[in-house]
Amino acid sequence: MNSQSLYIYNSYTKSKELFEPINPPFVGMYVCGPTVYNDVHLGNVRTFLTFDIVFRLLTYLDYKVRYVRNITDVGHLVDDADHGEDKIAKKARLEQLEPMEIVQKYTIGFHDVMRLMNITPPSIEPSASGHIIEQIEMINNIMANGFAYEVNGSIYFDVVQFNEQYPYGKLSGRVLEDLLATTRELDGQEEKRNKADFALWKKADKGHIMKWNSPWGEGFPGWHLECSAMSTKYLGKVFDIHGGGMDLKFPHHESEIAQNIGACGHAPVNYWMHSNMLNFNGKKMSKSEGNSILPMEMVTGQHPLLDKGYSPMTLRFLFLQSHYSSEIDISIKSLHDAEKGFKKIMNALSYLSKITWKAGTINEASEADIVKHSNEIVSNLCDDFNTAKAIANLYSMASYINTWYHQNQEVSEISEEAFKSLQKIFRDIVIDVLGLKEESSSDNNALDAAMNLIIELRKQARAEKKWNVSDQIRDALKTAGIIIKDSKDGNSSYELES
RNA sequence: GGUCGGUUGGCCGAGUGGCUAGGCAGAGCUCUGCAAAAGCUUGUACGGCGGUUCGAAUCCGCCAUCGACCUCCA
Repeated sequence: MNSQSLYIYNSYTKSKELFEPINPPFVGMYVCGPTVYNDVHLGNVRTFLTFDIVFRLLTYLDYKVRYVRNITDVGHLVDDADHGEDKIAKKARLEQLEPMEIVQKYTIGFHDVMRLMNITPPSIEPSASGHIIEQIEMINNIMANGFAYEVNGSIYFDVVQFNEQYPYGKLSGRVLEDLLATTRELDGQEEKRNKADFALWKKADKGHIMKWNSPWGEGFPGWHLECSAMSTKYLGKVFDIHGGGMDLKFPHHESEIAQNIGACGHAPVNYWMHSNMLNFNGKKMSKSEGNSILPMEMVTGQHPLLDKGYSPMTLRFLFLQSHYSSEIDISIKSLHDAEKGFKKIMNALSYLSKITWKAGTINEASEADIVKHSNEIVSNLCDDFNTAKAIANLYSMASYINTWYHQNQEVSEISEEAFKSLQKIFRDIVIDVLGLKEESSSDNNALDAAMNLIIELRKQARAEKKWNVSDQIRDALKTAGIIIKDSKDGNSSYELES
């Protein structure tokens, strides 16, 4: 077990706390996954990336993590709380498909994007529709404890009743009186005893295409319930970490807490984590705002905001340059910066394996600096997953690596031990924890083969000092949108102009 | 209207009561047949006004401003 202490900002207590798992080395983590009625957009990706880093770092620290991330395929309604059409069902109607065809289509799309972004799959990915029985059971428990009531085949959670025994609203900083005093009138609220109550089970209207049998007749579960039921099933009544986007704090996570307490008498989660939003033109990127960018649009550059395509790892790097709790405002400039930065780190990574250590005079200052950064990079990550600071450490290390590489690809100014440890930590952090990976300049093997031949021929021409030939090749390729890069060691590489 | 969170140098973006964040851009230099690429070096800062303190960008108050949540959203 790694001795490094991990600190997590707990949004429930609003303070940074030492992470102490209930049952080390095991860690249970639940993250709210997507509602698969539409393509996931870049903002969604940021959240899943945040928790990918959490998962990866915990694993790196030798914790055995059970990571559960659900797929919401029923119960998420389109309009106001507890009223309106189910999102999946609506899409199915519009596209004239079976609801599960919608679910399948967008689940696959979601997984494709996760793979593209090198986001590790969770240990368990349960779906709401696959856990109707567990949800019904949970409703029974909540009702037995007196925190829910039935009206016309629908079950509502009685927030006022609950609030008499347990605090409601702590996570999101809500005061029940304020919620009850809201002047806003919502449709379909007439069945509820109080405005703040929320549905655990909704009776299915005639013609509703997604419904199940229950003790209260045909219906479907409320949105918040699935996460309570599935986290309990796979992680237990109390588990370590629960994550999700900021915008889920209220009402979703607040309701989740109430449901769990309502069902079994105690709070479900020790550490709540919320990742911040991705902005576009200063506004939260969201499906309902209609200002979302799809990951594929980002990669291909097919979007009015973009000047060209940016690779998945560029995006990943861009996100990691900010702390997960800060907003990110995406722009062409920030994408461009991230592209350069990512390349710089990956270059250093590849140089690192080519450098050999040689005995020599040790420069105490360099030695100490390298050791400092090696230690700091892990402690920075363990300080509430501060990837931004960790990347700053990487840049500092890269500076040394580059210098050595350009000086005969040898290093003697630091001890062999320090060098070996640098090699390991740099690689471990970049590849395993930050999840960055090399991207080839082209996915086209035929092009690669042809270019390798051309580069070889040009190399011969250069060796024979036939500058007119070598320059002609370079210029012609440039016109064709291919840039030749000559390196110091006489080798060349190519890159597609974007 | 209520609640919460930002406001850092040309731009992006970390951050702790006193000690260089980092990146991009700019400038200088190195390498290179030339160029590009790459590498090295490097300047500029903490929204405003008060307060606490020996000392505050960092703590407190007020103001300004932006945003999030309060209704579906990661």
